[in-house]
Amino acid sequence: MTLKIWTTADAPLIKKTFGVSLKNHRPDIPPHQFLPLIDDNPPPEAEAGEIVLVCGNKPLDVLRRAGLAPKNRTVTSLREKPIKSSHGGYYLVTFDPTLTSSEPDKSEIIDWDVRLAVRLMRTGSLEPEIGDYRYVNDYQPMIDWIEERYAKTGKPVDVSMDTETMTFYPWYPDRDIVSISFTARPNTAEVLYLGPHKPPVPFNPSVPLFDQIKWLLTSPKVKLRGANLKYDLIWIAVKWGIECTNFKFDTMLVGTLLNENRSNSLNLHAKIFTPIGGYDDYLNATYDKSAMEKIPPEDFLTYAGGDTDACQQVADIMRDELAEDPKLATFYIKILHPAARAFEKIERRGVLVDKEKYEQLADEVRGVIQESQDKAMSLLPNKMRIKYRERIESQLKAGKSPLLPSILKEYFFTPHGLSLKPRELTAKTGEPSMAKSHLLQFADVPEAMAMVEALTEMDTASKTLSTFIVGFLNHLRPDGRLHPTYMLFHGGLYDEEDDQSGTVTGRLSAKDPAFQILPKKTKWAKKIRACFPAPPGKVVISLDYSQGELRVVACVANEKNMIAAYEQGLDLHAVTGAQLGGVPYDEFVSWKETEDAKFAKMFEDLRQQAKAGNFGLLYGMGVEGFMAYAWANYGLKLSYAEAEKIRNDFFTLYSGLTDYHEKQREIVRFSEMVRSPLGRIRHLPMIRSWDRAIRSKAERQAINSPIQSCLSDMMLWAIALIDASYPNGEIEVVGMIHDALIAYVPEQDAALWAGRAQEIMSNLPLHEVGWKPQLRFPADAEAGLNLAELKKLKLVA
DNA sequence: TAAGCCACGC
DNA sequence: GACGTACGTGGCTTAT
Repeated sequence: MTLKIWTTADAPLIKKTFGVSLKNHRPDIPPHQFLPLIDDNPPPEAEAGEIVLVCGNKPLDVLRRAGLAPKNRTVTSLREKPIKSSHGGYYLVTFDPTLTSSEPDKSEIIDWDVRLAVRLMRTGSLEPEIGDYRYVNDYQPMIDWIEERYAKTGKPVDVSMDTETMTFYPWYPDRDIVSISFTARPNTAEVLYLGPHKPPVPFNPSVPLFDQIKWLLTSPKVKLRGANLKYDLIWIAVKWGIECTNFKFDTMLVGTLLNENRSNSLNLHAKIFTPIGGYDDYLNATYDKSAMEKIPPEDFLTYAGGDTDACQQVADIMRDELAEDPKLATFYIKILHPAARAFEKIERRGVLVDKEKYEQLADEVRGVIQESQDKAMSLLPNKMRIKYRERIESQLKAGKSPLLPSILKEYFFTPHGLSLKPRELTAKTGEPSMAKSHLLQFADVPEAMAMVEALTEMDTASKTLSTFIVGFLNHLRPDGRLHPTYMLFHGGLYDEEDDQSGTVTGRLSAKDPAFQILPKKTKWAKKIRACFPAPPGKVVISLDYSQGELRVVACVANEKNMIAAYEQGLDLHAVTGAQLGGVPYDEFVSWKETEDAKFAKMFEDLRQQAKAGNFGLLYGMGVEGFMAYAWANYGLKLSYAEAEKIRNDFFTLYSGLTDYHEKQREIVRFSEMVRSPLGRIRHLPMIRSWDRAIRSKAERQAINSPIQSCLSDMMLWAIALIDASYPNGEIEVVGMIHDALIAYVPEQDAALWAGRAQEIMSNLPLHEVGWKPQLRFPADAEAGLNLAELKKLKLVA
């Protein structure tokens, strides 16, 4: 029995592509050999018991010429379909490993195909090897087995847990947990069915199921595992009131740490790591997983049991893989896992909403939309109004804006309207851009300006209404709170077909609703934020790392001037701002205090511009990119020479950054990855792309990622520590926005509690993950009765 | 239904 | 010669 991998790949690429997938087979690495492709040779024979894995079009062509594979079929369509050889074995088709340098996501597919080939070789079938899954009405036998094992080994026993639920949100009283499954022994699962169908095994009233489940979720003899267990533990806490204390390992979190680029999901992990991969394909294809209660128990068992069996096997492999990278393992244990536990509580807590105020605001916004819409319509030439009469009417009938982009495009850019010559085209379609930043470039044309003003008014109001009022209120739960889901991993949230969620950089994302993008600076920001009050007796506090990314970069790059500036308490944005203004630092800063409002405004404007420039230049933006950026974001028209001077001055002033940039480029070119000071890895396989632009992008990512993720992870760590330090909820964290947290604290001692939180943020035990930064990381605090009225808070140390 | 564009956050 | 912040979520329109 041999797996013959037939490929044009060279030795290093073979090792990279097939090394891990072959190694991860349990219990042993399958016998295999690599066959090079030699011109004009006939295809290798697949003898009985052998599989030839045909890697890509080149070997596939040989197979086609030999009449063994159909002519007009792609690799994609031939995958997963064994071709019988006349000698008794099989050919299986997969992608060329060379593809992975331009399409890294192909490597998981190749992994899966290798797994299928080994499965076919060992079992003679492509079907997954489903374990022994049973419906139970009593977990005592499992508990006894765990006790026995614990007594024998003295070590906590790995147990995987999973639930299936009615819809995705537990905040409604009529929605319940449909099943709970546990796997303690490999290839088994014990499923307790609680759904509306007839119980597959009758309930026994004398069995203390609640106590048994509680034991499994709290006993120190158990090390609990799961796949995105935050989700299940929230349901269990909300519905059953059980607080899990022994959760130690999450395959989604660890899977993301090991490879943030792949679409992490239990389905994929099972496919590339275990023999049961594909156990859930039938159910996924047949049923709607948001309505688990509707699935009949006979179809349900393989899925519910397979989940924990797969999780158990996947976790075994991931644990070993994680252990090979002690820095990553430390990062997981100290930071990411505790943070996930903290976010369990944050999501349960939710964010309080003033619904009445929200509804008043909705009316106000609707009024403004109507006004500005009428204004814009009046500016549209009669001819166009007549031409588009039907479309306009149907839009109005549907309650939508009649000023469709296609109509407006015609108005601005054709002789039917203003005949303006577009200055920006869209990336994919090459059409004139309808972005406000583009339209504003025609400010010198009065008609254009009048229309743009009306449209801007209308669009910002519409955006406010659709996204931040109606959109947010769609997620308002019966307790009067929003409960956004925070993504701490990258992958599909609910199943393989899901849209991707979470980030590849390690930043968080929030969804349902996207609480992190609540407007802060727009026209409507204050009024929206006023709808987010503190609960009675509490105030809202916001704490954010003061110039956090700049401080991180100063430390990581060991940039002496930056460090010195911070040590002297200088404002670094002002340092750069002084440069933009062409004045000495002291004079520039004095503008801020001057009574002349003009100078005060110049100070603020320049400092804002400097802030923008700081970030752009910091992360590898070139001269022209900086010009475009300054123009797009700040209306700052720089000549090439001016932009170049600012850039040069910036890097002369902070010469350590140049070295840091170069170092990151070298690291990523050599190792295809970079690591943040806290241990998190960003894999950048695209650095091997043949396309210079793509390689440059990977280089900039190598520069940016460690900084951005470091600060974000510091915030995560701080939240985890705050949660652990104040388990009684004196500081109720309710949200995180990248480098800031939002919390409710008792009104009485707001400054005291904010001070405690600030202290934790500024005194993270960074040395525990092996980082000793040269600077401290102070945090700014604000407090108020709602999110609109946050005022700077002087902290009580 | 998918893709493109746009706008919001840091 | 082209192309040069990074990362997201989500609503709307248009093309298929």
